[in-house]
Amino acid sequence: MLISIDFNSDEALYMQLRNQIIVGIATEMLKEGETLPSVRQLADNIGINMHTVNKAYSVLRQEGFVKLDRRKGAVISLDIDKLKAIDEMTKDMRVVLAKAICKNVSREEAHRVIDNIYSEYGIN
Amino acid sequence: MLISIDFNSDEALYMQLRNQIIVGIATEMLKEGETLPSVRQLADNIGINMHTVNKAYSVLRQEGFVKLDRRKGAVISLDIDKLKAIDEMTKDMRVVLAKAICKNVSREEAHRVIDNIYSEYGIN
DNA sequence: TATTTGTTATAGTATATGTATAACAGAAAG
DNA sequence: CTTTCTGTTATACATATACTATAACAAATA
Repeated sequence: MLISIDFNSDEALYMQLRNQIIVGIATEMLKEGETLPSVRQLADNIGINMHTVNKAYSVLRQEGFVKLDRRKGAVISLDIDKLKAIDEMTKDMRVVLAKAICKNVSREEAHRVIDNIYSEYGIN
Repeated sequence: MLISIDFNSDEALYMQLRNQIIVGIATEMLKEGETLPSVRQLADNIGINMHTVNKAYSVLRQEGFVKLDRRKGAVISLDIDKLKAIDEMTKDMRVVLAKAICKNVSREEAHRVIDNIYSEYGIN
């Protein structure tokens, strides 16, 4: 999978990495059981430090997206807890939607944004 | 408006403040033209430093939620640019939805979350 | 045996966050 | 005019986070 890092972004490198891997899983460019590059390999590839990649992987493990195996490396392995997922999603969305509502974005327009992103990710 | 700060949160104080004010505007507890407490007043009230409140207000101004007036203080004043708002919302939602999709949250379930939050904010 | 894996430890630099004082100019109220 | 309130700016300090740089370890693999 192609990973592109923006060194001028205000977003932390390990978060950019985490986010791109999550999007990769959502779009099925990364599938259950597949392995990610080793921390050293990916760090070298991108041109950042090993520990930064390691932190991204650790976060992904903590959030239930991968399992870390001393033999195979980081393996995509989804720990599905739908109620928890919807709960987190709701929390994440409260501020995002509040921002939008202040700017007169309607419920229907919000739905359309959802649909566009699901389509963008190749679902339905 | 009631503001509650969690000093143990990993979220920056000024961001907690910003977010609560945005939710306040969305729920119409804060209405266009109303003034927020002065930086010193609110800082004293919450028990944090003046500069932290000032930073929150500066961010809110930068994002088009308030105007700062040397006479009146911080006045709720919405700078509406809907296309920009929807664009930002889309960006904010990409990772949120990717996370959800990985956990098997369907498009319909995402719609339901949107509806719940809009209702929670007293819209429709 | 040599290499690769994640993991851990230590140490340094840079940036972000929050606090503490202080001072300024503009506006309002006495 | 003086006092008080506003946002604004400046400086300085402490702490936490982010990122890098080396180094070493045990387990697994080739």
